[in-house]
Amino acid sequence: MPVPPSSGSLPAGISKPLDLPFDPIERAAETWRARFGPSSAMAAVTSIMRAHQILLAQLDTLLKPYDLTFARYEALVLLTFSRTGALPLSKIGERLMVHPTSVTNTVDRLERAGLVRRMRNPRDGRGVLAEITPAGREVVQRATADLMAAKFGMGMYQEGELEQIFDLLRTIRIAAGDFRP
Amino acid sequence: MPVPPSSGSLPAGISKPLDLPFDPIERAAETWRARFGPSSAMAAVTSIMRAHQILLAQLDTLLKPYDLTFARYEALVLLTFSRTGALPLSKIGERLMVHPTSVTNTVDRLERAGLVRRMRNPRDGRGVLAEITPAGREVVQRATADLMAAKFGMGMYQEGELEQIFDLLRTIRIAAGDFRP
DNA sequence: CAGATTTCAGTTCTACTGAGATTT
DNA sequence: CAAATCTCAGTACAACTGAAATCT
Repeated sequence: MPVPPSSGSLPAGISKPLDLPFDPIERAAETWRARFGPSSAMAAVTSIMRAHQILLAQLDTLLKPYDLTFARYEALVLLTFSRTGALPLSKIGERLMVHPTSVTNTVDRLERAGLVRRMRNPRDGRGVLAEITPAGREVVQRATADLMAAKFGMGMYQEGELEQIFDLLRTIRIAAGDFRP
Repeated sequence: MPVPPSSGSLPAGISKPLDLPFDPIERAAETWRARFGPSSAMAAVTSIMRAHQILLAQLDTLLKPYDLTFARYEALVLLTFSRTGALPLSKIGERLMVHPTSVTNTVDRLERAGLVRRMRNPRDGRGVLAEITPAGREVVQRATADLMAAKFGMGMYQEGELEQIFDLLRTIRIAAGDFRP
């Protein structure tokens, strides 16, 4: 199995390093500009796509020992953040911005693993609550410790850069209608 | 069907706007800080994940009329960028950073649509070339025109901001071993 | 009853593993 | 022959559509 390069902060499981002698996105952007025109939007989008791919691979690798994906981890964290440890599936989908059927699937997996349990919503018979179990809380705690130790795969950034990334990307989230600024 | 908010630059097909009265990631980050500690890495990662989701939904919607996904579109563009319009599948996977079996699948789909054709590599009998067809070139041209008109879904950003995003995310690509800076 | 919530069945897509065929 | 290249079979995952069941 190919091993990542010297970048010591990276866990295994990365798509495999290319180690090209040039930046493939930058080169594509140059060709793009000569051929089609302005390429900064294309370069930014491609960078976001690639950063997502890198991060997801790292996070999923970190979470694999807990039999969690990042999506399932996020759902668990959301539950620990609620006062009662329980939320309607609809609310989970809303906050995590995932499709209702994906929530059903995520909760299915968490329930089968004993990290969550389904309850009828006492305040709305149509609804179902997902409630985190003690086992779920323990898994979140341990997984979170691992993620924080790995700095969420962002250890190569300074504090100020992390804030810049957050600030810059808030613009597209607002434009997509995620929230009112 | 719910319709996106007033954000006129957004094509249909978006996950559906929440229009929350607060920034969900910012709120999660506040809770996170109180509970676990520093949250800027988590906020940045979550922002990248969400930006990716928004962009992919927009781009795939734009490309659907051409029966293309963004992955297939990228492969086609890469072929138009090569001198001869043909590349070994291995090279495609390397440049686009996708798994060999994914390249096989992508080329399968493009070939079935008549946008690409497979040829034996005359210079290496082990290899296979994917060569873009005239139909493929025409589809790329039209799809690209649509993407550029939509500014790749990044129309809410200034030129300088796009460059900032690119610059900031180059750091993680370098750390992942994508290329030598 | 119209609308909300959840589930189910089924499709598409990408990523990956493991194995095999072919060629260098 | 060892290594590279590609394909195939099969799995896992997330996103989605469309339809149905349940409840307000």
